[in-house]
Amino acid sequence: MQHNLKKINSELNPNVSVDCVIFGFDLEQLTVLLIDRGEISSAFGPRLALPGNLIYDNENLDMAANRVLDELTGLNNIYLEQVGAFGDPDRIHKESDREWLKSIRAEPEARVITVAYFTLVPMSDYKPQASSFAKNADWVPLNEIKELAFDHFEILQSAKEKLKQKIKIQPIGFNLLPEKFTLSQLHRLYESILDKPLDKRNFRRKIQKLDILTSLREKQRGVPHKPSLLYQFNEEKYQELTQTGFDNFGF
Amino acid sequence: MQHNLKKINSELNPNVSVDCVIFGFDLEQLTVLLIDRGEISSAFGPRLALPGNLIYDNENLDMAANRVLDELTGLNNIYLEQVGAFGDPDRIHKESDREWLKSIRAEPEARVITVAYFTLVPMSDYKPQASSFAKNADWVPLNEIKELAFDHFEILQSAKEKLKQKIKIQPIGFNLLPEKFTLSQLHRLYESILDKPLDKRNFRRKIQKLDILTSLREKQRGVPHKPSLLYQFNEEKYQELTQTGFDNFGF
DNA sequence: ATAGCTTTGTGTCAATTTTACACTATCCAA
DNA sequence: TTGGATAGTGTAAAATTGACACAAAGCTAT
Repeated sequence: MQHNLKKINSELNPNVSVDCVIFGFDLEQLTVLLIDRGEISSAFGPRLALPGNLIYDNENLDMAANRVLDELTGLNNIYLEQVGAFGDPDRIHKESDREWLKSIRAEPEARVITVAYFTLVPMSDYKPQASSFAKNADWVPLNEIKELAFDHFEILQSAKEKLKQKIKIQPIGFNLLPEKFTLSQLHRLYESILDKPLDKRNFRRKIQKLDILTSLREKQRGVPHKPSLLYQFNEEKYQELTQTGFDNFGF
Repeated sequence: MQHNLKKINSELNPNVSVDCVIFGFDLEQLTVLLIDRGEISSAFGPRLALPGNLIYDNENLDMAANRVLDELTGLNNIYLEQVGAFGDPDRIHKESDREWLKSIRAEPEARVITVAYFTLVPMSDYKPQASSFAKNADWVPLNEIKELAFDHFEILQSAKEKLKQKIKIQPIGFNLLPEKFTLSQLHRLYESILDKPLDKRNFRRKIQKLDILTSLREKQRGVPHKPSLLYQFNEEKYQELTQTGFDNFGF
């Protein structure tokens, strides 16, 4: 309702939009939540696009990004970080793009600056097929994405790079995992993000030395092999650690 | 003239501006090039502001940032990096801000998103007092800045942080020094940016091991103490180094 | 029940990097 | 010539990194 008030009291700004790169992790590889713009647009260009929308004149950029995320997935209070602003005057160059813009009430000829955010959500928290929201959204493995609408592919690359950098400074990866996870899952996650193999034993040693994980006395169940111990991210220990000025979470 | 054509053929976009955090280094500390908005605004709030301007509808964001920098300092082909987009709807809240906006032909009531960039320029390359451009611009030591117009102080903090992070990945610091510099100057520069003391011997050892400096056979002149050897940044060696995937320039 | 499959979990050693630390050399100015 | 200021240099201990292989645990199929 607060939501509705906003929309009633405020106008869409025709010049500024927000796009979200919503990363997920299927325990094997990184994925991104993309919008399928449907058959019509496919005749002209890529069907897939990042979720995004114009901003309202009375909301700040972070709010707008949260709103887009919420409207699409129903999720809020999710880790969210700005990637940057993108705005080539000629970024809208395909007929399909214009059609699409009309559908979100944007002026196709207007020059639009978009501010991109990336967010990390546990894939288990959002199953598109089960959602009553946009049924045309779905998780797509990162390495299957070859093109996107507008300049979204470029934005995606930027977001990946930002994520790569950021994870060396702050252990945000946990946002992509279920609350309880195994060290192997965390290991695979870091390999996916950093896009390079990491020695298993060295990875474990290093992450454990950080002392920001709580080892649960609980084991994985239903796996056809030796079950792994489960761990949880320990927010308190992490806070203690950062208060010493520590900021090296790199691998 | 290319310049003029742009202005004639294109409109200012009333919703999007670009602000530049122009860092300098006086061989002792970091400085920032700020605009003095004059007596009028001082009655209402901070006189000092980041240089910035609205963008034209036909230029991309990077071009706009370069233009702002060029218009103010006459410098171009300068290292420039995006900090991010800033856009609280209420960022313009002072009477002085409105006056100022009118003076740059912006609509005081409009909601303006600003995209911030930071750039590193050798202070010696631009002396405000000698410039025929904006005489109301001047270098201000970073630690003397307590407040700025609009949300510029927040932008400045962000830019500092980005610079701090970036310098750990890419040795961009050289952009702040004259072509020939001493290791002590480089040392002080790193301490200023990272905002922490670095051991002299360890710093020298590490930076020399990178092998991206050319040691000149030339000494400092006119200093009242033992003159230092001068060095130059070696672009070729740096390129070789990065081509191996190396990206750890941290201290 | 057993054998085979799959993934977990673990230790060591060498090489490298980091940290802490103090004195002599050189030039200028008085 | 002396005093003041900064440049320039090495070493040893501690911590971190990187490379590397095999036994243990549970599931499945026979």
